[in-house]
Amino acid sequence: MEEKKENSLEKVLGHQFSAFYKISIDKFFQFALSVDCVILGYNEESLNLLVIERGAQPHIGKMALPGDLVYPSEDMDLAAERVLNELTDLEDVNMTQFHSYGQVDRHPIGRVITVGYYSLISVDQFEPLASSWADNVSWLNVKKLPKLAFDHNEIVQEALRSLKERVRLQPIGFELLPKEFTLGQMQNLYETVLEVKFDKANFRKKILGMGLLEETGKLQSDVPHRPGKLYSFNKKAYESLLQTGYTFEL
Amino acid sequence: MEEKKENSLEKVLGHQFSAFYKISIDKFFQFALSVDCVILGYNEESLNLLVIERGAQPHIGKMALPGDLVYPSEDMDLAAERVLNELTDLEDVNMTQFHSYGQVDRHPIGRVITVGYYSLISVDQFEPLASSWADNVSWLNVKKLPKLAFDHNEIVQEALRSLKERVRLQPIGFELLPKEFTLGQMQNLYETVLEVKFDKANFRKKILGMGLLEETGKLQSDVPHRPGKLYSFNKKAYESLLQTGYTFEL
DNA sequence: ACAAAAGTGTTATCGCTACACCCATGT
DNA sequence: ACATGGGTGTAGCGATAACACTTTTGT
Repeated sequence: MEEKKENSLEKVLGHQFSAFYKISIDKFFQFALSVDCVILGYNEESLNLLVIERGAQPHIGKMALPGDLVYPSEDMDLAAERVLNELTDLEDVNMTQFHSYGQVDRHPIGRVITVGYYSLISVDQFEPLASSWADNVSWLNVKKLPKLAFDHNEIVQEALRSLKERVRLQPIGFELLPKEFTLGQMQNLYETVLEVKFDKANFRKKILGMGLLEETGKLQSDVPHRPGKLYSFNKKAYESLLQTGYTFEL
Repeated sequence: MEEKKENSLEKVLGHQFSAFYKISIDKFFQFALSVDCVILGYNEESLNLLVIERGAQPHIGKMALPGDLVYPSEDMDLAAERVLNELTDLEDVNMTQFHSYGQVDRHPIGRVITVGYYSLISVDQFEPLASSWADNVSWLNVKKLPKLAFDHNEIVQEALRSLKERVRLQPIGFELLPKEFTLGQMQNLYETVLEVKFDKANFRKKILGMGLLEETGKLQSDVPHRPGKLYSFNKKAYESLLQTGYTFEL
């Protein structure tokens, strides 16, 4: 069986090492695969990261990204969605793969490759679910993260970098905002994510000039200042702009 | 042993599945990891992909990306460099990870996750090496690729998309050009990679305005038109620009 | 009255586009 | 002479930055 597998390796892969070094094919099938999810939520003030508290060694008690091992018969994109679904009951959240981490010693139990995904959700849509492996779920301001388990700090930083790049080209801000929002909220979101300041007047002109927002006719209420108009994202307009070759830019 | 390993899984990972479903930890360590390298070279006319011809099943005779399985004790970034070194004798080539592919049925021999890397090299620096698993190495114009082995077409397309994004923010064009080059060559490169056309005068003003190029004082020779000035990339100037927070933009 | 954020208009400047034009070389 | 790409100047347009100002709410 061992021998047969090795032969088929040679036939199938045609790689040199098998024929020359007579290393068993099984030696190469020793990896485990996991997904780690950088779930970001925005709450009017700050960008926040969803973390769980680890209840086991190693790194017991530390905060960690929600993640799990991938089953050998499971697609990794689906595994990432599964992790999110076990935590939140959100459906159809877009999980974006951004980087993979394969350092030899990153996990004590063996060689575990992890694939990083991020997703953006509105905090007001978030409804945590009971999950036996995630007793303590919390949001942490990404600007004030403690030391997380494993190499999760590094993973988060890379996700944020990747997010910033993407924000400039796609109107993903909408995924982080409630269905109806004011331009002030939107500006605040962009300023938070990109870590810059915009001039109010100019920001409004630019955003409204894109024609991607619809007035809902409603106004904010219960705010200690002049209430702002509530807008919603016009997805149809965005898609037709994409057709005609358009790039969203800030 | 089996039992012991399972216990340690519970302690170490603290994940639910082990405790509840009593699935052996070994079930999760069945993955193999490979790297596939999208090596791009530019030759004055077109952007080209380095491919090898497969000498074994499956996909025998088809062109494929150079790639290999990663050893269980090998870092995957280093594995990617190893693949390139076995092919070319180039040193210090920057390999950039861009995406990972983990579809369950993507490889007939088992669950093989592959991590895609790309690198950019000047064709004039390229010196192919003898490699028993890569008998036939060739450059193919990326605009005229045949059907490649496995999911390699998809991988190449993603690499090119990723490259385009990066080109706009970093002056990676220099990695693809000879040490000394004319502005015309540079413009041609950018037009090829980004698949756009630039106005000559404006391109020059923009590029020269960045202060990243140095005149070498030399001129082109043996060209059937007015010889162009040869420039070289001023890496120091680029690095000090990075320090002061600058973004290269086209 | 005041704070605080919504919302608008103006101006000056910068960058980019488009286009026209000249230059040097090989055939 | 001509084709080919190198190399430069400029006029006009449009986007953007900077800033001042008015409006509407809650306290």
